[in-house]
Amino acid sequence: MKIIKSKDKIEIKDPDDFNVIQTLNCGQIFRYVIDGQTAIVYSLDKRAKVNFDERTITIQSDDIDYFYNFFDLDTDYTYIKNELRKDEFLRLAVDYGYGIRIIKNDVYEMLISFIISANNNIGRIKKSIEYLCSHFGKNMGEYFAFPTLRELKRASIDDFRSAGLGYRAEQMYDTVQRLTDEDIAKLRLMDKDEQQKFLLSLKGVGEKVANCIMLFGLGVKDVFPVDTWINKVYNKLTNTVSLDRKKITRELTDRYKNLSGYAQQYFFYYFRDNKIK
DNA sequence: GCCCAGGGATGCG
DNA sequence: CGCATCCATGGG
Repeated sequence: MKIIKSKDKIEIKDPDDFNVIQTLNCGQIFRYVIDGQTAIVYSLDKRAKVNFDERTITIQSDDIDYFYNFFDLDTDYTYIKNELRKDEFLRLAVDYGYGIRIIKNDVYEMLISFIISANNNIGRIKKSIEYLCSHFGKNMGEYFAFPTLRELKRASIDDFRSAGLGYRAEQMYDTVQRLTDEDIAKLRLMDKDEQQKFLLSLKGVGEKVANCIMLFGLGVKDVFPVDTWINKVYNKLTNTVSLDRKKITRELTDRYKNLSGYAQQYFFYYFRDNKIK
């Protein structure tokens, strides 16, 4: 896989460690559209157009540097996959999702998005986020930006209900009203334990959502978010019917250590995409 | 009608 | 700490 970066585009030749559809469909990002061999990807107020076929991926954007980092193009996924393939149980999932890359998205956008994700499905999560963008985000002409914190503070509990948040509306309102830009800035400078402690202090953020925010928004890789699919993974792995997510989180993080975040994504995509129970 | 979805808050022991 | 129960909403 060869990466050629210029001022207005990134070209990736023979992308054996990058599959656009897998990377977008593995549940880490909710704002994108795939149409044939083209994907449009959104983050904050930015947009990228991604053309792809078997031999080449071309990324175009007004902010190439942002999306070079966004798609984590400096990380060697060949090494990561080879390490994880040593785990016999994980090998199938790694080979299935061979082209997954873990996105480096904006932590504030991840915070809002994953509060919505709790006990929800991806289709509804996408619709709710779209609603917030189109009603509270800046009109960029061809699309709407993700609303800034200042913009989102104008939303009422009823606005969040109209966005389809259901019982999460009050939690979202409380967190948005309480949160400051300074909190977000400080969050980036904290160590892992401090980040988790702060995130857990916010309404609508529990252990799983906090781990997703850290993994996709803060680049923390030694976390293992446990949702309903990972619960199934664990029960298949251990031949049990456990529902203890704290225990599952502990054991899987201990098993995969600093590669936990990657392992979790391969598992999630493999089980969910194949509807494995 | 029931079951499920990238779970969290609350109360109770 | 662990555990049970409740929670909006829409698609299958």
